Amino acid sequence: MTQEATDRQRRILARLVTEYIEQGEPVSSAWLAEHSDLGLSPATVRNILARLEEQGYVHQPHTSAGRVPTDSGYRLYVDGLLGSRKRVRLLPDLEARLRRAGTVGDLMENASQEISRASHHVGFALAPAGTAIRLRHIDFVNLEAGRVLVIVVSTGGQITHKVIEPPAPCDDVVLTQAANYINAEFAGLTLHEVQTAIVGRMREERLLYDALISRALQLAQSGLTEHAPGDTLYVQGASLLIEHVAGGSADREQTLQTLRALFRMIEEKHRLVALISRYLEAQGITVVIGSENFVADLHPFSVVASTFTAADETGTVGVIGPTRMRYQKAITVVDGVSQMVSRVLEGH
Amino acid sequence: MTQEATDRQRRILARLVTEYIEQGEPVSSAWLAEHSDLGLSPATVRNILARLEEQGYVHQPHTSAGRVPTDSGYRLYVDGLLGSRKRVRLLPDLEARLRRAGTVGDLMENASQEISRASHHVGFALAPAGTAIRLRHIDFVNLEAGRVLVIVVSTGGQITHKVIEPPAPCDDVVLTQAANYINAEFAGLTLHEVQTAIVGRMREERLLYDALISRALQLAQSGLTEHAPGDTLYVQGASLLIEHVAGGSADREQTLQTLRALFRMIEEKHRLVALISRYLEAQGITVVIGSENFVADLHPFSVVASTFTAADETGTVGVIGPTRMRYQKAITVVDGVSQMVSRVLEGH
DNA sequence: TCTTAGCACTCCTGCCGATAGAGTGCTAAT
DNA sequence: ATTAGCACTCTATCGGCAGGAGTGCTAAGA
Repeated sequence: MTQEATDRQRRILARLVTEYIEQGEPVSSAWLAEHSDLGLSPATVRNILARLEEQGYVHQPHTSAGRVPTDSGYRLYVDGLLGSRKRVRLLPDLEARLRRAGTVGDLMENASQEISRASHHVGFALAPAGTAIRLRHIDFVNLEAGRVLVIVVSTGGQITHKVIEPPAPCDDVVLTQAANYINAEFAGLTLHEVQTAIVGRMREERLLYDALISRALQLAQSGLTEHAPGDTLYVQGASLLIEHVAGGSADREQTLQTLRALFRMIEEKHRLVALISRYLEAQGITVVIGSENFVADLHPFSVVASTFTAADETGTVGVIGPTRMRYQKAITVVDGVSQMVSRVLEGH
Repeated sequence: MTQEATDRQRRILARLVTEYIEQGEPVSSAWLAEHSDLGLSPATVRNILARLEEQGYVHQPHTSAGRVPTDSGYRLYVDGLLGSRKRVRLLPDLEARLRRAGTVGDLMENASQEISRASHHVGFALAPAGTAIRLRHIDFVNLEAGRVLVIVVSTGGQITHKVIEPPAPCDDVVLTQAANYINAEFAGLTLHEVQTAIVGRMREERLLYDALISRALQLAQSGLTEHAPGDTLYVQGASLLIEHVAGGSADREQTLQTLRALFRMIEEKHRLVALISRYLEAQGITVVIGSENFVADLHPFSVVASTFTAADETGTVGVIGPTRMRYQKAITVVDGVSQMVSRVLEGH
């Protein structure tokens, strides 16, 4: 930890990590000597491994076993990956699939599904806080008992709706005219901008003499607040973790407890949301490894997350997997999906 | 199977089943002799058990183990329960909690959660199918690239939407007029009725000369197909199954495979929906035990489901648990929640 | 000083056999 | 028809033992 890791140490560690990720079993000095292209003997590798162990990067389950990376070991490895990150190639068919989503919710669901499929772990997606949508079209529909249905279509083609209860009932003609007014005046702005614009207009007293405009502004005002699909978390692929975690540990009781903790967490989404929200502050890709997680239940797992922005708001997509996950792949996938989601939301 | 089970056999079996459900371990003749109030010796009980085994109701894991119920054994036991079902006591606080739900979706989510909490297994709820929805209002909104958003509002205030791709692009005026036409002509009919009416009108050749009407009919036709909001399934409590299944089987690999199959099923909800829809045909409570399930992945599990009706539509709530579940409790809970959901839906 | 061959050591894993215990099926007596 | 007694079978557990994997250390070589 304290000492600096030499280049050779890093290379050995990287090889060890990739192999352990692949096979899931402790890696021996002999294997490393053979497969690292440094031309070293097992004995030398053993010396290096002893050093790495002193520094806390690797660990051996018992005296006569090979080495396994510690969380710090993964950290060093992942930092190396992040430093030399290659440009992500965006898959056109994936983009088409995402673009087919009807609502922001669908989009998030597809994104998390996609991440899960590609990474073979748990994918998640958290929509932008809610104002990250540009208004294409608003629509008011009369329901019974004076209630009004507000439908908002975004430039990306996503739909949200909400039922409001205006102070006084409106007839259909008024609603149509109000919608036309709002559409003509505010289309193309983000919901947040629309709201501030509305507040601004409401201040202009002369406009309030026009009953229609006043009505329209009122309706839009109450219709646009809390138009947030943002606090719903979309999680996909939990079943995939079962076999993966199973392969890792030999202790059955431990395994099941771990699994249960994770599934519980996935079910009580608000806990997970609170956790994931922390990643929103970071720009770009965040990798949290094992015990770096704030929540103890997640200590056996790693999280790779990426924020994306759309209309000045940020959301998150990512993957949760065992610490022994393919970070390279995960980072690529999460980064790619994140960028695509952003583009789809922006409406190109 | 072929022979009729005597009353004494049934009582022994019932005792055996309840004990096995409670403890999860094979039940011995000695235990049954002591705890069944028939005043029999272990030897006699052994004879009875031998008979039950011939008939396929119980099974012994190995020569010197106690007996375990088979699926047929559970079946006989459960049929006994269903025959003498007692009136369910409705809990007022539960009803209040359910009534707090804002939408049908929320209600279903609460119901499944409630079932899961009370039964300690997986709770599910399937909203009424929605084919009986009546059209209040239809709306067409132009999206980019010639695609059109169709929004359908039901008389109950429920909203569904769908994106279609008409053969030729339509401008906003056409869409508005088309919507007005459909609304004027068909409001108040069920979606199904609307569709047949449309087909009827399309046959009347003179109408086809009117380009607008023809357009409107086309749009509505493609917009209304597959407009079923009822196919979302709400599932809660999957994490609870982990420890339960774990306790049952000793074979770790088997256990994990079983779990994985179930979780996968829960994630691919459409499969589960297809399965659960079959219960809709049955009135009241359905109990499906182990291998009675049509889908092999569910063979290690039992399902207790109850249909409920509201406004002539039927939905389902239920629980999925190991075959070794507390049927008595499950039946009571499912029945109770089912009735409450019905009342809440009707009461609105 | 760094590397490496050789070797002793540690620890895991799988296997064998013996033992204790649980629960049954059968038989003969009531 | 019931039941006490008994032999039998199968499981679960434990200790010991051999095989193997991989290491740490030491001493020799570059």
